[in-house]
Amino acid sequence: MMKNYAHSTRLLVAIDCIIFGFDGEELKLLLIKRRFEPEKGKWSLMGGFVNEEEDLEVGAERILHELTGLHNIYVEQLQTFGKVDRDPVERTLSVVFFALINIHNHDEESVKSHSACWISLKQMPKLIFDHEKMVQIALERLRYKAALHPIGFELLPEQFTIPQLQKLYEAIYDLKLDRRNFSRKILSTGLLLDTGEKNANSATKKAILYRLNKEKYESNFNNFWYFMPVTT
Amino acid sequence: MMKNYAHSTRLLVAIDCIIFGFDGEELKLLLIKRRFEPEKGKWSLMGGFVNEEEDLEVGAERILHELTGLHNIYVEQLQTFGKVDRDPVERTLSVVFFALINIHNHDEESVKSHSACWISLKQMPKLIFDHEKMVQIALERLRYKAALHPIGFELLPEQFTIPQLQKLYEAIYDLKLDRRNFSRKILSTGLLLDTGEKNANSATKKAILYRLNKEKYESNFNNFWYFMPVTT
DNA sequence: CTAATATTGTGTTGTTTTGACACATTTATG
DNA sequence: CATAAATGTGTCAAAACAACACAATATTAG
Repeated sequence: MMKNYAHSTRLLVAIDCIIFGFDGEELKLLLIKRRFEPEKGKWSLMGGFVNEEEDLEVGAERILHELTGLHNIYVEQLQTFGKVDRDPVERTLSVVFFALINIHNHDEESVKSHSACWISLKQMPKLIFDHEKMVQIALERLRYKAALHPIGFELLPEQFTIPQLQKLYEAIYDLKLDRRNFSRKILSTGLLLDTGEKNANSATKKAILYRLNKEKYESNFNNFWYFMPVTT
Repeated sequence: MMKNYAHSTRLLVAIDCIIFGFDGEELKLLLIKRRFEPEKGKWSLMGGFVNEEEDLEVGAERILHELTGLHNIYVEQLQTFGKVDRDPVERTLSVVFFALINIHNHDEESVKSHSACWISLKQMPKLIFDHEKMVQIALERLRYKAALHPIGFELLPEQFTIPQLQKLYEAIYDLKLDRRNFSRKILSTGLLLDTGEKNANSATKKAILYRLNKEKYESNFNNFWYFMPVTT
């Protein structure tokens, strides 16, 4: 048995971030064009190495802020990818986080300066290394969580309508939902507060604008809600 | 921006394993007495460093096998703990896995030789570093998953009775369930196959022994089942 | 000004699922 | 053979759900 840590191998550790956004129609990812070798110029997740004196969550925050200009966004650790040969240069672990942001909130300048783009999940290009696998697992996690917890609101503006929320869920799960049943289910959670206002940008009947009941959202976040129809 | 990896810090990376077992009454953890400094002699999770040419999952398997003598057990990556000061000797990341095993299957010799012990969750001693936090999060994950997926069977013998399964769920969630409703719910999943045999070690009416419908278990594992009563 | 069209809000209905509860059966024990 | 403890199964009312219909609102075309 080892007596101290002297003989153990030290490894490179990266942080990669999967950033989801929703434009009202489609679920999108914020991807960058990699700017150093190897795989320079290829599509990639935003990432960076863990700093010596920095907690993992802080590192994720730093990387997310660097690209989006945002603070205090929804971030969750996904999992760590550690296949020996996942990076051809040198073995590198990647601690992967996924974030949900309001697609209209990001800082255009930072995004431009990183040659980053919002790309629809359905038109995702080839990504470097194992980043596609990361995205796949993140999507599974998003689908999993959004079915049980009111996580979807993180992708919407402060004020939103029920039809918008429904479109979001339909985008996440790539299916159609019954308008009436969805509305009933969402309203029954008590998570929506009527703002009294209506959605101005509508060519037909203007939908009621709601905002999140933050108190209830936070105190009941870890409860199970059943937002999606159960398919057994 | 960095052009290669040369200037980035390399970190020590450990793997720690949370091993759950069930003795028919209580949920237990397999813990070891640490055999090197720092914190020598203190209670700890089983762990080790990641080998240079070893995938993370393989490392977890290796560590689990070293302690229990078992292969092919249920293992899942929990998350990575990376607080800068979590290890006083040197910054060490820990990729944490949790495992579910049949408590009667482990190799007594290996367990003894590691000064390991099955300890009830309710009598858990102080653990080194952030291992208590890891256990707490693993328990949350277990509770989460077991409410939605038929993960509990991993903790039981090949053949089991419905009352045994119920006791397991009651131990996981630390609550009492209605016998009749539980039975109805479990049987309605179609996951249980009647073996035709009955439980011999019973002082009263002998319960029917079931075994898992492996086919259905595997093909439907990622479906949602709702094993636990919903408390909103 | 009105009809047509698109979208939103709300109600109904029959079926299924759930939670609370009761009773009969099995088996070791005295 | 009566008792005690545990197991298997049944009932019933309330709640939740999926499927569906209709009325209200707003824009646009004529």
